Amino acid sequence: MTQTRSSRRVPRGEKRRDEIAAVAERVFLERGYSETTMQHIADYAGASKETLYRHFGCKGTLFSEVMRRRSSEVMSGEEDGALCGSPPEVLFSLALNLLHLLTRADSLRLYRVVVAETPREPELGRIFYGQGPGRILTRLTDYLDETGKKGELNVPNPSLAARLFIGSVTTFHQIQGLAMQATFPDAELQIHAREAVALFLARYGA
Amino acid sequence: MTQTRSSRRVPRGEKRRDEIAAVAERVFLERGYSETTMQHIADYAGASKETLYRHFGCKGTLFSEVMRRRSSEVMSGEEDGALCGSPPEVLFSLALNLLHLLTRADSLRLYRVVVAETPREPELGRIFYGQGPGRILTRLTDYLDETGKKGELNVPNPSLAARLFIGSVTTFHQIQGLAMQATFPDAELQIHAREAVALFLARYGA
DNA sequence: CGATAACCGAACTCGTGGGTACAGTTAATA
DNA sequence: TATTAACTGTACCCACGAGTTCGGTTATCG
Repeated sequence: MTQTRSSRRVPRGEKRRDEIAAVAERVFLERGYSETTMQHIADYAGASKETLYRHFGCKGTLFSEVMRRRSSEVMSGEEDGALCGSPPEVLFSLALNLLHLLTRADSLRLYRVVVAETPREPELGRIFYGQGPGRILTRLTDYLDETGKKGELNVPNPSLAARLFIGSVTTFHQIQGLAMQATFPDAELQIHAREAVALFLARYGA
Repeated sequence: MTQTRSSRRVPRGEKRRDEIAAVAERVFLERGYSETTMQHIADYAGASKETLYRHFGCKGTLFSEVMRRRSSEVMSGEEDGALCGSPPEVLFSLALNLLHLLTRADSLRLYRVVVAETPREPELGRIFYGQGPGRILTRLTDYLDETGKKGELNVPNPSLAARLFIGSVTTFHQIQGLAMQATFPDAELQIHAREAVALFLARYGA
């Protein structure tokens, strides 16, 4: 009857490390870097501070590792297959996926933390950009380039066109999510996506 | 010879208050809320902590007041006259002004702080949005609406069109500024602005 | 000139959080 | 089942920052 804690087998080694990292990710995303204490993470994970420090050395390292990994998975799941299909279909589906992705609460939280902590941790910003916006930009640029060469679109400057499209899709919902904690009904996202595609095709359609 | 300090007449009352607020604004923008200490502000202002607390009560109040005022002046100077002129001119000039505004270091700093501190201070986000992006959106929407009625443009949904335009102009430069500390030559901003206008007019031109 | 209220500097309290130490417990492995 | 390394919990150290206090200085106003 010495079962003080919640009768749970506590794993060792890498498994424990991963559990703690997962908890730390959640807490950092919810409260930001400086509002998160190591004790808080330890409590949530049912761990002791000593274990945190044995695995990660210090708070900054834990934060970096965890946010870095998360930044590398911004797009996980969504939008992984290569862009293919007719331009209207591809663009609409990309637009809708983007809107869904970046109005999700945890995406906004990640963006918030990255923006806030990049001055203290410049590499974090670069990783996030490369894995998130940068990757999408590259893929869309490639798609526009190829499609242009096939004559299905008329896009003199694919990279510029891609930036304009992605911007037109995402900006306002993101700003409103960040600054006003706004949420959006799916119908509105669909209308927005549809019109963004129409705008794009009005100039770059073949 | 008791002239320890830098032989400067230190004003009293409101003037001193304003000096301190100005210093606090700079420091908060540079270091964020939690990385800024009251002592640091006091040192920069050549003031004592007691004076800070007499004028502002506590750190949170000082931060709120100073960031709130700053948020209300996001657009000061730029873009204050009513939008008027032919659509291509108005749109191009708006686009260029926006790009200049939000690639400026202090604009990025303000945005960064607002995004970071909005969870702790929701009103800050609302004020910023209302005085910054929201105001621009409203003004452009009104302009598009009027111009549409005059038959110079064909804009069924002015608010949506305005969001698409502003987004296409701003997004990527802002993200790159925030996450990569990138800077941009003026020529690039001009090209971007020009193409954003062309894109818009391809769909909404009369 | 005074008088006085605002100011400064410095020393203080107090809570908190990063990080460490240690004694007891438990999962893993042979 | 015996051994051991990894774990937990607690108590601890130390630095630092918010906010206060106070004696001395100085701008301001009559």
